[in-house]
Amino acid sequence: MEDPTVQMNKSLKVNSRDKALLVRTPFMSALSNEALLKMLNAATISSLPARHVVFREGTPADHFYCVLGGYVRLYRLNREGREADIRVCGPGDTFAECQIFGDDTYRFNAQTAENTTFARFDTRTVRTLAEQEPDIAKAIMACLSQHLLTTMDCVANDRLHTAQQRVAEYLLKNCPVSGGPASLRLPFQKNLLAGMLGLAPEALSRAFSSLRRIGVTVRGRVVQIGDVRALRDI
Amino acid sequence: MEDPTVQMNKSLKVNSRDKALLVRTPFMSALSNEALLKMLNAATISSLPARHVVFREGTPADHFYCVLGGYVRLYRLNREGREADIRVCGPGDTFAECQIFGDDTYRFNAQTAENTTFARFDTRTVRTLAEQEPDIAKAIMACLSQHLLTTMDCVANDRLHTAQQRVAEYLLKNCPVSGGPASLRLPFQKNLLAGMLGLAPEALSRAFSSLRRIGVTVRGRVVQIGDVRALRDI
DNA sequence: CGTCACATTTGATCGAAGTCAAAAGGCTCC
DNA sequence: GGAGCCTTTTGACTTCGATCAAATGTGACG
Repeated sequence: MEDPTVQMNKSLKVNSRDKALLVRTPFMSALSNEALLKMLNAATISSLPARHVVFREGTPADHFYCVLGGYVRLYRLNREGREADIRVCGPGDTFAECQIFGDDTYRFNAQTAENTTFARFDTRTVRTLAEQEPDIAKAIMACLSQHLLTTMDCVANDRLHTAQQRVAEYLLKNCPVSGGPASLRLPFQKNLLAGMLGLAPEALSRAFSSLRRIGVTVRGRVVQIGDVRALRDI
Repeated sequence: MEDPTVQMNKSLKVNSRDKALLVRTPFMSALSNEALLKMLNAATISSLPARHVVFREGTPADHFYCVLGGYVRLYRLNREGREADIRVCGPGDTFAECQIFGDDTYRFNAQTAENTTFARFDTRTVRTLAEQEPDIAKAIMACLSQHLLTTMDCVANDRLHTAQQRVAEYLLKNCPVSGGPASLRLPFQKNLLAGMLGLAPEALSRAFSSLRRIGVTVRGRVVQIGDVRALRDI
């Protein structure tokens, strides 16, 4: 007997809720009807519980993914087994699209950070579709461009900014307002945020506590900001 | 009167030597004849002396580039004006291709590291060509994928490895042999290498001198490696 | 409402790399 | 081949963030 909480729903047809999420992602939303249908046909919806491996570095890269709900960590290991996150993908993000026209093995590990639903596309099929449908090629290029830009941002951030500044920047990017007091709820554990920012969890904690000085208080996942403008001056 | 050593050769037609270089780049070499001609038509060759700005962050992104000779630094500034390199592009590398289907302003600065020749493509024109010619779209996707992968590598490296390990890795990647003694000549100043690896020049120098311990000696641009295998164990 | 497991914070210490200043080395151009 | 300029190295010091260990907090679940 299969345990349904652990088994991937491999054969599940795209249901209406997942489909609605999928067609609204940045990757799919610009497609023409025809292209959209072809892509939906190539998609499979799966769910995995927290901390499950999606794929491993070095294995054949036959699929790429689009997150519908939850979070996936992309990371690499060093020789001693320490992990470093390269990217964290949330709802609407695609990952491993760089394998469509790139390398034929995955270059990093992917693991769910929590219970996660995603669409899976066969690389080979989409490569063919991209050659037939300029719309699909365009969507892939836009997607790749976007990721390249955010990854370059990440390099620049790591090299230019301190832990405190990176946290402030994260808060600003996810802040509903642009001035005065604000409040936001982190969509995941601090553990994951630390990884995204390239920090040890302790360093994230210390960065938050050093931001108290300028009116940032943290209780659980809720962050209160006294004055958003003050954050910008860090 | 114009000073020919400083002036961009804006109107210069693609000459045969530059053309030969250009059609051999990874970006162009997979194109069909027809697609190649269209791209060559959209290209302009320019040269700039060392330390000249190619474009600045925040300005309209109307061109992307392909380096034919020399090196271009892509970098960003922090508030205090400190620079951090995001990528260094050498012969055959394209840069700012993420602007073809991405943002409409440059997200970083580009400056020549030495006297540099490159091809310049109008973004708008190439966007149109990519929609007509599946080959061109394919080349752009391959190029974007490749860059995304190397940029992700860069993030992982910065987060996982020490200065010493990054230098060792650079030497290994550029080493002609895979075991025993080897010798290589750096294609640019150590200054630039330091930036590529996300290090201050002093840190690069110290990393090299700590590698002496395992048989790496440096004289000017020439690096002698006692045993390549020993480098791999760092 | 209490308990337990796990996440987070705090403290102490260490090591890696940045910064500033000065010495040494390499390269270019006479 | 030498002068001078610029690059690189070395030294001293500082800072930031990693690590380890222990305390505290939080949330889920009974």
